[in-house]
Amino acid sequence: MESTRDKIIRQALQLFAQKGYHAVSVQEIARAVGIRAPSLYNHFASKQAIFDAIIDEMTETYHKQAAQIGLGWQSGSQDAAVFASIGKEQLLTMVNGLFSWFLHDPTVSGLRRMLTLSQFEDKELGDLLTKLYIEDPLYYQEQLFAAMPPPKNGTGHSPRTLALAFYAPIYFLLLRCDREPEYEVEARTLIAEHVHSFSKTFFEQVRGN
Amino acid sequence: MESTRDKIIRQALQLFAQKGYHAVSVQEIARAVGIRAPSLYNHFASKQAIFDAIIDEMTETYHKQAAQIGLGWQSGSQDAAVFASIGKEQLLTMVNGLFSWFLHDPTVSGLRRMLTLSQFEDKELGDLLTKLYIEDPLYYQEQLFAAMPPPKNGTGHSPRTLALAFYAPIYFLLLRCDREPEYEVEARTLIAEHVHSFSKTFFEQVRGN
DNA sequence: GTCTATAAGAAGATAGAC
DNA sequence: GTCTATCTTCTTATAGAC
Repeated sequence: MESTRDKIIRQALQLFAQKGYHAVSVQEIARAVGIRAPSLYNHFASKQAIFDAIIDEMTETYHKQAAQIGLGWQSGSQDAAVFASIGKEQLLTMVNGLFSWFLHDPTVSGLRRMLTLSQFEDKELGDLLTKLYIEDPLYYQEQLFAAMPPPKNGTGHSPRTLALAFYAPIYFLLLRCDREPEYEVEARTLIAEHVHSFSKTFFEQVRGN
Repeated sequence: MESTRDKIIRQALQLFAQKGYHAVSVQEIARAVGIRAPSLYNHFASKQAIFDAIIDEMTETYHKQAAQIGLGWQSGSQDAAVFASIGKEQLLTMVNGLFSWFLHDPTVSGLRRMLTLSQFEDKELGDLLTKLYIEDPLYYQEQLFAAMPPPKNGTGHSPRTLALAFYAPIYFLLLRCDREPEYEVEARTLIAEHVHSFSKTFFEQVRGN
């Protein structure tokens, strides 16, 4: 059974992710959990301690999940062989899967929203947001592209530029879905077109078709 | 000379944009302006009224500035002729100019940050963020691409997909610069590569080079 | 581990003198 | 139009009974 502590973490995450730290009172968290405000202090020393625990635990959970999916954020070059021979359909399926995970998983989505709302107030949290959702994925994809044979048509796109061109539109659509859930349908269509277009433009050129 | 009212708007914008509505007290705004908290109420009925006035006035200012720059957000098709004959260097210069405006103009940047911090709490503000910084620019660029001759190599990229592929990486880098000002140097390099790469891949194909 | 009672302070906002 | 003084409510947090 879920411990009270975990229930606090879960409910507070949801509240912080929607309204931001300062707009949420400890009473509100307590009510969502089903206890009185003072009882929270049997589990956490302060409101800030709840926030910090969420950041720490959700970051850890995020990394665990990423590892389980098979995303070695740090070692994209090892996966390059897989990608070099991947088909367009498989690529789209994979992107759609990752998009769902980013958008709908309570941990990944909640953490991203919390960090988004705190990014300008606390530089550390802003840096964490950049690392988890920008730098790590971008670096991973950069390594994938770097490990592929150079394009044969002489356009000479750098791996980082390719990674940016591939990932940015997907992340862009994700951010819109974050605040407009009903947009997901349209986003899925655009992702499919984007992956198709990118694949055709760069992948097939790389392989010399 | 700047009126007290305008000074309140200006200082409150800066505070709200950095810490969010709930983290800023009226006393804090008053101190930044150089008056006592109760004096604020001679200019605005409530703290919320200050926030609302900022949103309204900054949105108006943003639109005025956009019109002045020559961005008819609503009528991109008229500008298509200009873009059809634009050079790569001119395009990059224009993108860099718009990037600077988005990133450094107190109105445009402050409004974007305020909306970012309120996007999940208030759906109207989230929608405004989407409209001003996502939908309008995207639609403008979509019209530009739509008014161009169709690609001759049969890739058949839709105008919306092209607009997404062009704009998303730029916006993506902008968001990172928002929380990491020192990243701007790197961002400028990547923008140049992106525009170069995009231009080469799509523009020159479109014109049959 | 949860409760009630309560402290101690900060918040948004108003009244009225100047 | 700004000030001091004040009100009311809400906030985080603690004390101590059960």
